[in-house]
Amino acid sequence: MDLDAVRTFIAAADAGRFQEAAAELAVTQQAVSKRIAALERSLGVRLFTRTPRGAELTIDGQAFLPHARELLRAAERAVASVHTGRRPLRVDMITSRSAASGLMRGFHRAHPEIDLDVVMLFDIETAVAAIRSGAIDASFRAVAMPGRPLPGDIESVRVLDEPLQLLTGPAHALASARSVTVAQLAGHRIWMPGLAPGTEWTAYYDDLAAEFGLTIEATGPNFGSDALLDTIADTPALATFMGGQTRLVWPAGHGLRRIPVTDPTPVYPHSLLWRRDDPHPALAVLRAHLAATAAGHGTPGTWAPEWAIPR
Amino acid sequence: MDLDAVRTFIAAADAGRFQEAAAELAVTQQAVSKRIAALERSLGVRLFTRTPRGAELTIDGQAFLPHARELLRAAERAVASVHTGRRPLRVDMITSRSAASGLMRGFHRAHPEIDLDVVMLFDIETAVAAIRSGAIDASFRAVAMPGRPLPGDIESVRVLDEPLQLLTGPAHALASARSVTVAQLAGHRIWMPGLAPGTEWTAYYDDLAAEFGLTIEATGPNFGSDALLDTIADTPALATFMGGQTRLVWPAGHGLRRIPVTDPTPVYPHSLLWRRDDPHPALAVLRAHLAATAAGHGTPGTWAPEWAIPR
DNA sequence: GTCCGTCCACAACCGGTGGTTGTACCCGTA
DNA sequence: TACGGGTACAACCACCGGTTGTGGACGGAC
Repeated sequence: MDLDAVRTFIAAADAGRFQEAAAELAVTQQAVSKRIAALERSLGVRLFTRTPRGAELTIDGQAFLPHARELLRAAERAVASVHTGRRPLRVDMITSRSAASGLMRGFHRAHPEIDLDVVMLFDIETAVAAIRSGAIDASFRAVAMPGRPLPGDIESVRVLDEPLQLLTGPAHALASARSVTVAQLAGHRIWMPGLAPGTEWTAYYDDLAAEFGLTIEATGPNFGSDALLDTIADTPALATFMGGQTRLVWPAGHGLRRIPVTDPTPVYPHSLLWRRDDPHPALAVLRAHLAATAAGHGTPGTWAPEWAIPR
Repeated sequence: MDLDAVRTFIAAADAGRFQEAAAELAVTQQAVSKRIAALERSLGVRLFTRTPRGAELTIDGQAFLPHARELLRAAERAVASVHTGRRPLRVDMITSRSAASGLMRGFHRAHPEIDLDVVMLFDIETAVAAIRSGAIDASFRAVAMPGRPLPGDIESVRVLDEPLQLLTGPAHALASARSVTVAQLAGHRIWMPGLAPGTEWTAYYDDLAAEFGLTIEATGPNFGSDALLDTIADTPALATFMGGQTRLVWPAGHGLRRIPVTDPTPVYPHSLLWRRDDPHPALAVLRAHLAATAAGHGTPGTWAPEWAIPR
């Protein structure tokens, strides 16, 4: 399937004659004939009935036409996604399973006309550099970890606190608890592979562990969340933390338990970061949307690190 | 933009290494390197950062990835649309402005998971041949015109009567009427270019004209509905018929008037036709949907040709 | 009926794209 | 420091896809 052939097909279908399509595309009639013959060969069906007065679509050709147009539109959108001017709004978040993902879904529902691209950068340092360079327009991150104050041209607002939950297998000692207090977690092994030194999310869990005397292990290679959940499900002595708004896509039968944590509830403080002079028109819309719908931070009974910006 | 390059990009992004992608695609690593370099050149951005341990996506690469996947999905759907087995349900209708279009929109809303393709064939004869050959799965047509009884393997059910309206320009004698009776139309010139002899829709208008003594002219070449509407708007002596459910997309200011016709209201009888042994699973769903939502035919005060199948 | 105009397909030719093999370079690790 | 795994660059070559030239089919004008 060659996109040039598809383009040629559309031009010929619209024109009704190969010659006219050839003129539009600035090639010879023979080239159009060859392209369409090649397309027909690759599809295995005849798209036009050739007549001495032009070429008209077969039934298959008629059915194919809207799909061909959609294909070219998709190609155009793909190109636009990396085009510097007027590209989709590009937003970074820590992981697709974070609450920021839900916020962006809500934003998309409210403004389906705004094209979005979501990327996942490594840490706050990378994100800030990307925002300053214009590579991305906004980022959902926890700020500002010690030693990494935000530069003056970066603005931020805390938009959502995501409560953490404990995730255990069915044989874990706390598996049947309706909820657990932070104090109860002391002494239990909490496993979070992939915590990388120097990142803001590791700083968060370090602070959490230090504040309440928890044992958070980052040992072992990170084979991805599937492998993590698999191990958690099978290992009675292990548990892990997970964002309370994560929608787990997990086959039933593994018996994974999600247990709210209280006294206080640790929350992950998501802030929206953006560059003050980013000209992207959709950025203001996103900020207004989040300002209108933001809720649930600074709630009593929750805990976030000292360094999390207050509002 | 080469789809092979896009496929290669996705494979490399998923694998994280060009070599592995090359193995998957059964080409050499050098070929993958060249394809991606060409894609990057054509897009004008770098998609991967090459490291001695593989290649990882840049921010642009991350943003491009979902669009690339969508592009391939679109290509797949396009191919499937002409693939004999498991292609979308293919439905014929007389014109995209007919009431059948509204029925299909409603069906699509009710069953968005069912892929649809709409084609417009010439007349009932072509449609029946296409149904029997399996080229299409169903057709909205007026049946059964004299001399063209439906073959035994074709079933049909009348699904919707579409009331006709009169369309006039602002200077037409009937332009300010809230409604007109059929009797009032006698003596006025009704222009319907494109009426082709031997088709079921021409048979319909012939019957209509004969029954009520109307003057329906089919003279002149058919330059499309835009040209028709343009002429109607500017010519006080001309009017035309139009399906009462047509949503006209017409710039304001032309002053076109749509006037209901009464005593009786001529209705165009749309029946659904299909082949009894068509195995397409979505065909049964469509029939059930239409049976559940069908309404408005056989209403008193309406007129349809004698030959229109009763229910 | 015949000629002409229009339109598409086929043949021959040719240049450039895109594959291959071979090689250089880079970097983490033993 | 050698080694292994990764990517890029160079040279070569086949074939894809363009061009020009030509033939055939059909409709309309005379």
